Amino acid sequence: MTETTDTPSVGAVRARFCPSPTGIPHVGLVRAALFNWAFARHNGGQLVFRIEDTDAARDSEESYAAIIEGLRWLGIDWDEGPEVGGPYGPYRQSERGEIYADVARRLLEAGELYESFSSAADIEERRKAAGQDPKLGYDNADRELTEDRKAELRAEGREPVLRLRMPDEDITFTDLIRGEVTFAAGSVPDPVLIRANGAPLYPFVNPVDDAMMRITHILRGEDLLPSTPRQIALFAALRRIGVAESIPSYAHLPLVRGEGNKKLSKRDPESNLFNYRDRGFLPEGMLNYLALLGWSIAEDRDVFSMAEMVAAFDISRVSPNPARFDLKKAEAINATHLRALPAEEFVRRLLPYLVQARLLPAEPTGQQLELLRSAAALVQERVGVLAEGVGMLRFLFVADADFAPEPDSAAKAFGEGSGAVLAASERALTDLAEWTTPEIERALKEALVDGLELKPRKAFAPVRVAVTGRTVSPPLYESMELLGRDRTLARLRAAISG
RNA sequence: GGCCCCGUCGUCUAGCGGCCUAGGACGCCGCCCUCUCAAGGCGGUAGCGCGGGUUCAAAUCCCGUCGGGGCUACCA
Repeated sequence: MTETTDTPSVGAVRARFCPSPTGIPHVGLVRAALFNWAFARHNGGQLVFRIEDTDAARDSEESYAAIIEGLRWLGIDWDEGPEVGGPYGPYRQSERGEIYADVARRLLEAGELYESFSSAADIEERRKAAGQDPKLGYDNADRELTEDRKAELRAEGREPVLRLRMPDEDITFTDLIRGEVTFAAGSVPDPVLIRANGAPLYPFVNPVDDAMMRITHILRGEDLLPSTPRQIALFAALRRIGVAESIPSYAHLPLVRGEGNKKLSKRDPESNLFNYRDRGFLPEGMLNYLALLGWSIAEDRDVFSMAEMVAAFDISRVSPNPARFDLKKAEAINATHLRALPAEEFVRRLLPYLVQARLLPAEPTGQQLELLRSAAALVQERVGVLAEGVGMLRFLFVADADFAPEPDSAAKAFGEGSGAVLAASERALTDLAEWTTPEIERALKEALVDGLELKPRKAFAPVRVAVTGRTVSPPLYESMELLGRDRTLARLRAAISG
């Protein structure tokens, strides 16, 4: 590669990620962050992180903190923004009020913005009177109000909002993912940019900040595509008053869908990033799967690292089709990353989940860690998320008094003839000379398969559930060895009498 | 309703005029491995929405149609 990567030059790529802190981090949001990040890194540019908190009624500090936490967990870093600073700050819109007021005033003076007194009710009334669908919205009726008329309206106690005067020509732009898109002149009504009380709205602050922060590429969700013409019109106006240098390039990312065909909703638990973290997704697994929602690294490959993604990411190769979030596949991708972890690293990642489940103390003893290391090796190959590992190892770390087979598993494994199987197992193991995996295996097979002439399937299911509490567990003999003779026998007896 | 976007296996995708009797992955099904549940290995199932063009040749280009989705706030 010959592009500059460490010397940002004039014209270097500047992408941005600008969530509004109104809830828990959402997977669609994270996917947008990831694509912007990969785009910026691939091109040796900068990623700007900005907080769009202009709606005091809905924004919260909790949400702000959660977004930062989510990005940090995933390892998505930013070059400018909250907690990092940068030359174009502040990066929280709630701290940029004076900037907006100044730009709005200049735009108004230049005639790009105008005062509009129409209320929503006025507009609806006029549409209906003209026999039109009120859904058409504002009719640009206030564009040419005379000063006398404005004075009259003010005298009635009305206060004007500021609207952007949309151009009278078609607006065409080239979307990096979708190609040329055109909106006909007159199809977008003049948008409200500033409320009567002076509060700037999203359609205003978003392009103003992009212009002032010298953003060159806007990668955002397809749901925002219809707002592009008014943004481009605003950029043009900002350029005329000297605030914007140029109009950025746009790329509209395909939507992430949930169950059914609808856009994944913020209220859907499936969309909550922390649900995935809590179930034991690895950041690298989560990111890898999210990257697959609209992008692919190669024809015959779908597991890759973020370094590989950065090296290969080409925005023009992002698919325009909406993508459904598929939990099964996400887990399968995560499982691959989990298995690829060095054994020690797997233990390190698993430990917090065991602590969270109160199976281990925050500071485990050397002995507990030793046991964990041995046990972790047995489950690393058989789990898709770390929470499954917790479920599989619970039998080993749980206090004996709290141990009980899971009801579903017990229902499946305990029944006709299981008492005899458990009793025979208990007998065979009680006086075993050496408590080792091979000896346990030998003794059990002798007693159950040879002795009781049972099919292995039949023979081992009750033993497995009695000892580990579940039908799906780490390998049985190894599990018994780790659990120890006394605890194993106690569980067999408990199952016999239970 | 209006505007805009999208349309390849159930799902995510590869495909950018001939390499396609359409490739990969997840799922599903089967087999193997194992006198243990899983995991793993191997194999199978399944798709270019439809109709017209353009072309020697179309999943690939064009038009139409149908279907899906998004937006349509003084929220972001």
